[in-house]
Amino acid sequence: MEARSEERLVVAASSRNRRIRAPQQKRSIDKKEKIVEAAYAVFCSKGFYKTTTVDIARAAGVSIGTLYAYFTDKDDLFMAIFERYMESFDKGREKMFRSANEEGRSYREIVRSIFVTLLEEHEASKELNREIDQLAYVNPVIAARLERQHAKIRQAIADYLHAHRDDLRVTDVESAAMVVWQLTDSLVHCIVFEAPPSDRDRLLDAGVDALCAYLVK
Amino acid sequence: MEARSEERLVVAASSRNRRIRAPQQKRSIDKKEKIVEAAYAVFCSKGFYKTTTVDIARAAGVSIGTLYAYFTDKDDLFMAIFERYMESFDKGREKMFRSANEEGRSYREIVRSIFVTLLEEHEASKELNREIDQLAYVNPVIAARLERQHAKIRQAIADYLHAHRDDLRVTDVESAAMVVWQLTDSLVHCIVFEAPPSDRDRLLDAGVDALCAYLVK
Amino acid sequence: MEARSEERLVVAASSRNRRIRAPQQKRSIDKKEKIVEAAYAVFCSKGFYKTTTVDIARAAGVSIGTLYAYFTDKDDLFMAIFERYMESFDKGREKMFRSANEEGRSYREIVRSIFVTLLEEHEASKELNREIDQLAYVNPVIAARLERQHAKIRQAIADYLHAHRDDLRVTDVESAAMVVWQLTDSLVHCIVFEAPPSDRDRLLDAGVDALCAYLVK
Amino acid sequence: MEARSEERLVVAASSRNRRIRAPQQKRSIDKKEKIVEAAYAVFCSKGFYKTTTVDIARAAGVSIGTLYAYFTDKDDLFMAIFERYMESFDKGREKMFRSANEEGRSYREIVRSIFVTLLEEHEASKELNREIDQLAYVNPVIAARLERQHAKIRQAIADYLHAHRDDLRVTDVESAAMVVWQLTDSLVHCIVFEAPPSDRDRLLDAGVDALCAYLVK
DNA sequence: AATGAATGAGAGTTCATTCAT
DNA sequence: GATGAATGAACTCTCATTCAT
Repeated sequence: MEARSEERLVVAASSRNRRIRAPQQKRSIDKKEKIVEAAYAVFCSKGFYKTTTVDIARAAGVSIGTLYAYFTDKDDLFMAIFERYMESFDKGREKMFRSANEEGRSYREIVRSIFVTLLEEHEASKELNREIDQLAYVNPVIAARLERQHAKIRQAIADYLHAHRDDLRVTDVESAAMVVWQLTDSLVHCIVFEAPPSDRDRLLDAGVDALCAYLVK
Repeated sequence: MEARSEERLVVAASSRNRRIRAPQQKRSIDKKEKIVEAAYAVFCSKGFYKTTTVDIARAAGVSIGTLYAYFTDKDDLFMAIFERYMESFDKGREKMFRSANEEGRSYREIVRSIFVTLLEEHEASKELNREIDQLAYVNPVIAARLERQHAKIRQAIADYLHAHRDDLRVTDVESAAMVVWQLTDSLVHCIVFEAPPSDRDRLLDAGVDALCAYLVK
Repeated sequence: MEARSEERLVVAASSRNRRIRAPQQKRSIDKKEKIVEAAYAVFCSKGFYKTTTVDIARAAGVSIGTLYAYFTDKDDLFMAIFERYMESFDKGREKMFRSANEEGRSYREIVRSIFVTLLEEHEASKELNREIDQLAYVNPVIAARLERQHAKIRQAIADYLHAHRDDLRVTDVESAAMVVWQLTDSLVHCIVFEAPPSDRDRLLDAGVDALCAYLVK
Repeated sequence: MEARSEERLVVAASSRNRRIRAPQQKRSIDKKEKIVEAAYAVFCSKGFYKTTTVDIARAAGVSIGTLYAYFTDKDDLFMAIFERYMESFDKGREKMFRSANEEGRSYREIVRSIFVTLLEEHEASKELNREIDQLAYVNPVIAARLERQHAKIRQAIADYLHAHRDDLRVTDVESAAMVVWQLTDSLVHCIVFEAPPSDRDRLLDAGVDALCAYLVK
């Protein structure tokens, strides 16, 4: 007697029916972009759950109808932002490791430049991180993508450590890679979010010190 | 990049989470009853799609919250009405055939009493029929239940015709059963819905005439 | 028909300031035609409420803008189809009765040919019927037009019965006409929609038997 | 925290006319305790926003009515948990530093024991951390309390480093304290949440190595 | 004339909170 | 004190219709 979802009178077909606008022309692309940007801002400032789709539409200066023309739903919109964030992160990471492998730089310089790169990266996406962390908890797709990301980073660090193992003190490169990454990431995080700007350079120095002391012979 | 339903951030779990009130005490039963009754009335007068859940709640004198405490969704509510209708119909059918098999009644009397029973039945649920017919079209559960119902009726008629085959003219009892049922049902329908009350008895007589002429030797 | 304005259908386009195109040139006529055809197909396959205007435009291969250039609204479009259906039905009916009055055909042949004609008619517009029935319920214009249609049919049958009253058993021709029409219509309906194709001929025979037994002396 | 009123948390119960029960008798204390425990569990497993107050009441085996007798609202309930978590954390911290100051332990032993203590701490409240982090973002009270907590930890570490500055390499004790804390915390976090259990000890070793290399002369 | 992006009212549904029993 | 049925504001999403291009 109880209607389970399979038997619904109003079949879910309608949701398959809706076409999502695939923006081809410049104006459309701008609009989708505008929505993503607004969503980004609002998600960051209020968090996923406290953000309403109407909030986003309003912030983007479009109607909710338009929002739903470009995105299937709130999740889809968040995933678009997440995906974009991941991609920019991927690029940043690659750039970082490329520059780390350039000749003639001292370990100290390399470590420092990595810190600085990450700082900039973080500065740009501050709040989104927390949101993503949080949602990863509830959403396996996000969790998986995030884990892949982290694995790549750790791998790249491990590779680097392995390649330079003659100069370095560490033996268990995988664990060392984890330590390096965690220290870097968390320190950057705290510099960006918590520390007063005046402490910035001192913290940076301390981080560089710690890593060099740990790694370099 | 496009979030399909599997990957939704807001997992459908919430819908499994909601508990539907199973009314045990008298007051609750009354309330559920009140909602069903109101829903019945509104569905009948406006049709399924034009009826809003708020309409129903208002008609029942409860809040939508209460409505959704007793029914998972609009469909569920309709199905409850449908089920109840089907059951009352089942009972009516059984009564009808029981009385048809009583001794000492002429075929004419029997046919007439069947018409009258159905008329009363229909009178009570008029509009719901159309709605059900319509939704059956889109909802397989309804369609199946309806077909089962019709099959039973046809079977019962066929059995009757077979048992009295010596008195009757028909040979293909199955097809005859269909003809009998269709004629009865549609005529009843038209008496209830279309014909002016003044024509009622004449139409009834004509229907009885037709069936007797067709069936009885 | 639409939630926001029940009076819409009655108010008609004139009260709005949008101009509805009255197609004069061939290309325009074709376009309007194409839309009607597509709408017919989609309404039939999904039902009125589950059909969106965009669905129709897509099926017709035109933009919704164009659709709304030819029709004031969704209702208007449905009414166009309904009107066309009614007209084709009118023609069918006339043809039917013309052929019924041809010389030298047995009653049995006539009755049978009526069944067959109706069967073909129905086969062609299956689903639309249900839709119309349903909407008639909520839309007085449709209801009235439908009733006029039925009245004409009953009248034509009654006339025929009256003209041949010497050969026939029936006295109350009006009621008999109703019985004839209801039986024919409902049986055709059930042959088209419910019965397995294998039963078709048997059902047809049974229907013809029933009518002949009822009518012919 | 709740969409309708961001100021809610600050305004507090006093501004409402509902009386919040201050449990004095044992049975009441048990009941409040039971609710807090259940809330803790449910918040951890579903996150704040996806947890409903009814979920909590159900999990606690009390009615929502009772829940609202002890807590002004959902936020209040979360704050109770948060507060308790902070307190247990405070205690843990104190214990940790007390044991760090015991005589006759090598730095390595001390660092290791700190890691282990934190690990246990975290293990016990895994998910709550994320939730708190997240909510801190939107809720200034939480943010402030958290910051105070962190400040204390950093201060304690800094004090320790200062007291042992003759044995240690670091000069900027404040920054060093931050580095120590961040590395410890994030590594613990990752051991608890992300790393496969098999890597646990290796990661721990690496962390201890890093800190010793950084700190100890 | 034709297009289709944009609109926004309105539908279904959830859940924090209240209050009669 | 305790209960849990009842409330309704607020949320997500749809679709008939318009109008700038």
